[in-house]
Amino acid sequence: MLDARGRRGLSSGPASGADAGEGRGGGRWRRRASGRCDSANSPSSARSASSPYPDRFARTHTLAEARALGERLGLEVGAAPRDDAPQLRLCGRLMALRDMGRLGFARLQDHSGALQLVFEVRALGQEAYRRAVRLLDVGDHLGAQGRLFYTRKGELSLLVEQWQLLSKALRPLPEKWHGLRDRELCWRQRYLDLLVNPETRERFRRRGELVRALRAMLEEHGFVEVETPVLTPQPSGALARPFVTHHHALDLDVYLRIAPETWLKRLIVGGYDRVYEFARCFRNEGMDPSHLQDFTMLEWYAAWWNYLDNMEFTEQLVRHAVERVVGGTAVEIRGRRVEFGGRWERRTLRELILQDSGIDIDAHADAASLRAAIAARGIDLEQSPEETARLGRGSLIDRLYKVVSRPRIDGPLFITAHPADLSPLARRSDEDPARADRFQLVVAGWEVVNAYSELIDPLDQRARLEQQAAARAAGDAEAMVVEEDYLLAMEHGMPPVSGFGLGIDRFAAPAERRREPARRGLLPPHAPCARGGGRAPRGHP
RNA sequence: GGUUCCUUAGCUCAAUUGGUAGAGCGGCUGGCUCUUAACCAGCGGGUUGCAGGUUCGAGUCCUGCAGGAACCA
Repeated sequence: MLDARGRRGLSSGPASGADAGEGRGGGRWRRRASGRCDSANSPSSARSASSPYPDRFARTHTLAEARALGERLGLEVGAAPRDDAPQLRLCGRLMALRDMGRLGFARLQDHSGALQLVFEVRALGQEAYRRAVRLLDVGDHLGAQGRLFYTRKGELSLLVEQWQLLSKALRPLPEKWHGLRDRELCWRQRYLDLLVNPETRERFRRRGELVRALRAMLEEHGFVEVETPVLTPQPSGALARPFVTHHHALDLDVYLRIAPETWLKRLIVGGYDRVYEFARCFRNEGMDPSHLQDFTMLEWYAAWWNYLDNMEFTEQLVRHAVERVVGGTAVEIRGRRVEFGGRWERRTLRELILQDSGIDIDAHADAASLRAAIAARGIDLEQSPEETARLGRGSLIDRLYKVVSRPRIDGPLFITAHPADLSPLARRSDEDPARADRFQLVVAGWEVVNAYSELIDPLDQRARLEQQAAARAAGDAEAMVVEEDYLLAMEHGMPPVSGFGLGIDRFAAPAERRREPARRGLLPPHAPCARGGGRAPRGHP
């Protein structure tokens, strides 16, 4: 016997009532999940009807299809179902139930939509009617057979002639007025969020559509979808702290990938022209509205392209995806209107910082000089002076940009010419070796795309990874390590190539039209047991 | 990582200065043939996140822990 707490119908009524057996509720589904039921009312076989958890239901229409059919039939409002109207078999979850004594209304919901069911004594008979409204609860899955009609109030409904319980819910759905508001429960019990909050369903539907739109266009352009390792012997491809785990068979610590980059570039060495991967990546860093520990990154690599070719393609592809998902090019993101149509603006990092702070980074060849210029203008880098003192010139520029420029950008804006030492895998600019041939796409204050002409010179690559490894040894947990296996691949010859990375969860923000959508995935990670101690989290057994 | 705030019934929330833990919804019982958050009458429902402390007395004050939120990094 289950714990009575939280289980409907198990509340300890008067002792005499509980003892009254069949007459007062014993042996019913409502009281006992495994209760029996006769099949007189069931449109299905006696075998499956005898269980509150049957194995299937043969439906004739989804609820959206039933609604469309009903609208085509030209039924008269308030009239009883016509004898020649088709018998429909519908199923879904019961989301509302209103018993009027001899007439009852229920709302059935499925993936496609919702439809009202009407239970009526005239159609079912007194006994069957009573059984239906007594046995059924909001939250139950139900199959129903009957004909469509319009109620006197004008709502398209199915007049139920036969019905079958398809799955008994032992726990009630969230409160019907306010729904499920507790953010934690929305994440821990996402199924409830999806069930009662249509905007949550819409949000993840759009995300799926975005992925499909991107994939379709990449395939059209000759990109090949591949999968690369998630468990890797070394973290690589980004500046981030990894998750560590242990490989028992090899007795080796392995890392969950922080980016698929070097693996995809190995495939370019292997002769693929264009590859892409929707790569689940993991970064062991703090969670905030724009960072998830577990997120999906789309990366692609195109041989023979440089970053400028890539920028052209990115503009086309992102515009196309936005049009597909939101049906237009203007999108409101985090309270800002962003126009994806037309030609996107392109600015160098230097221009941007000069405009927003008056500082020309090119006039400051080292960190000390730049630091002095920042201090002279009284710019608050929003971090401790010790932290500021530790930053090299590249990191200082990055920090300055993040404070003075990035929050003000509506975008879509391409930013180019980043310091090379912030991009250890990017090609140096021919005009200025201190800069990388790189671009970022900023939308509503967030970087959503990072791309560059890839560094294909194995000697330069080795030097720059060694520089990173030194920073790592000096205590920078996000710095890269020397990835010999990748250098080995590169030493065999990598063609000119440009790569692209897009955080899907972040980019889905516009598609989802929400203010803080990047925060959580469909089934987000969370601590195993909330509200510590001996008690289970709310809503958990 | 830092600061502030939050955690009370299945859900959404109350509870005066530290003095008997409540309401609505959901559940249960009864009534009702056009409801849409149905309505009417009645009844159950609690280890106040966890562990300590102060006090005659703690949902309330203090300490620690866990989880969550906002802002900052």
